[in-house]
Amino acid sequence: MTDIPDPEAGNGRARLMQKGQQTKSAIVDAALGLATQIGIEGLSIGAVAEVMHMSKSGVFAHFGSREELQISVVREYHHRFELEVFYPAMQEARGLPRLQALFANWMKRTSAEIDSGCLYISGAAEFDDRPGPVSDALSSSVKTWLSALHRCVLKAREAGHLAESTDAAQMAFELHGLILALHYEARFLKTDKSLDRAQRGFEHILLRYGASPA
Amino acid sequence: MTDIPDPEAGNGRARLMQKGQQTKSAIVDAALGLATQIGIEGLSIGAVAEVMHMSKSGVFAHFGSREELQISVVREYHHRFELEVFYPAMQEARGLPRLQALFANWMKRTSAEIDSGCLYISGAAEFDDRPGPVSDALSSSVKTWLSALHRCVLKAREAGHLAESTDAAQMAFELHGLILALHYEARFLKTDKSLDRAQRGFEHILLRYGASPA
DNA sequence: TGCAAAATAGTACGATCGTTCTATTTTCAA
DNA sequence: TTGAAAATAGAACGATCGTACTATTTTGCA
Repeated sequence: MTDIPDPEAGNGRARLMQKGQQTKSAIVDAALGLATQIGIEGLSIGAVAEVMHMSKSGVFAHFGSREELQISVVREYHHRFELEVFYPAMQEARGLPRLQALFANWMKRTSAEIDSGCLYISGAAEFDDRPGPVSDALSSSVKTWLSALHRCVLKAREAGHLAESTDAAQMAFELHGLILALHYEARFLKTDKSLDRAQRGFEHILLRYGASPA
Repeated sequence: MTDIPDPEAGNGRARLMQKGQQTKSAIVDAALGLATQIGIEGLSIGAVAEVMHMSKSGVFAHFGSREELQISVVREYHHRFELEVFYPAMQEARGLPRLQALFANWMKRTSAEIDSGCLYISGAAEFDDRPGPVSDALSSSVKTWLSALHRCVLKAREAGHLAESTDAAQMAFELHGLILALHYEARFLKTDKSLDRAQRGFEHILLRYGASPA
């Protein structure tokens, strides 16, 4: 995946991070933790400052605006998602194995987020009619991920692991639905066995699209 | 469905509504309109008052707290959902036709809400780790609806319209996922053709569970 | 080691929030 | 039509918010 430029990337990591950068990273860390609980919109500089044992203005100075802090949080989330879900799956053989790994990692992360909250899902609800830079950062991050998923389905079909008639976008849509239902029912409704439901839903979808054991 | 007690119900509708009740209804109406756009948590008494051309205290007096206003909004949403989705489907023949009507109405409402927002979805994200009376009202309303859906699947199986092996809860989970994906991709990502995707996903699920044309 | 620059703290401002209290107006039945 | 009750308004409260400005401390290279 990648996309979403990282302003800190490639600027001579040979030299250690300056103090300011270290603090900034720590702030983004803390802010991300808060944001997954109370939402990106709920993020307040005061709350972050308290967690960090810093003054409001000390935190503020690193970002220049609350909006910039929010965007940094979205970027950090994107980065972690990539690290946990995408890259590990790329180690698997192209085609069905990779698709299975992708979905398994996605499900695993979503389960872990039943306690902490998923920014891509809560953020969508918060920003779905509140346009602006934060909404843009969020939606472009999600789109990057979904199109990576879409590409993976395409490759699996090309590899002959899925039926030739497979509509990749349709299949990706149905997979997305399973994750959303898992998150909704497990996190909000506290329904147990949701993870099982998502897993079985995945198997049903594989069957429908004629998955052949790779 | 029903559940969720309506305090205003059955108290002699023969007599016309008093002025106060009329105003209260109008306030809830306006508040619901606001809540679907900016969220239940985002609801502020000041904003509602402005829409109503009333003073803050005038609005406040009807509810006694912001929380009570939020709960009234959830109840009103529940009521409308029932009216639009549930009751019309009950006119269809029990079994598969009713299930199809239920899902069709649900999809139709969700599509309409691509502009206005769905309280059950945005609310879940807002309250998924913020326990309290509002969260309780919301989740009990959602649970009422989902269990009505579940019952409908059961009946369809009993009627022989679905395979005997059908796991009703599993099927309901997958249907829920389609609606969530429809809402997410159409409303937040502005993906077109999402309605088609949901419709085709529904047909796929029917096939899997061995739907026989009723 | 010293000194400019970077990082952080402190304070204050205007806005908005939910809520309380008190006044005023409107409603509706006797 | 009158008068008590209901409905609404208005002003003020303490709290929290993002941000601007100024002062102080800390950092890290020359």
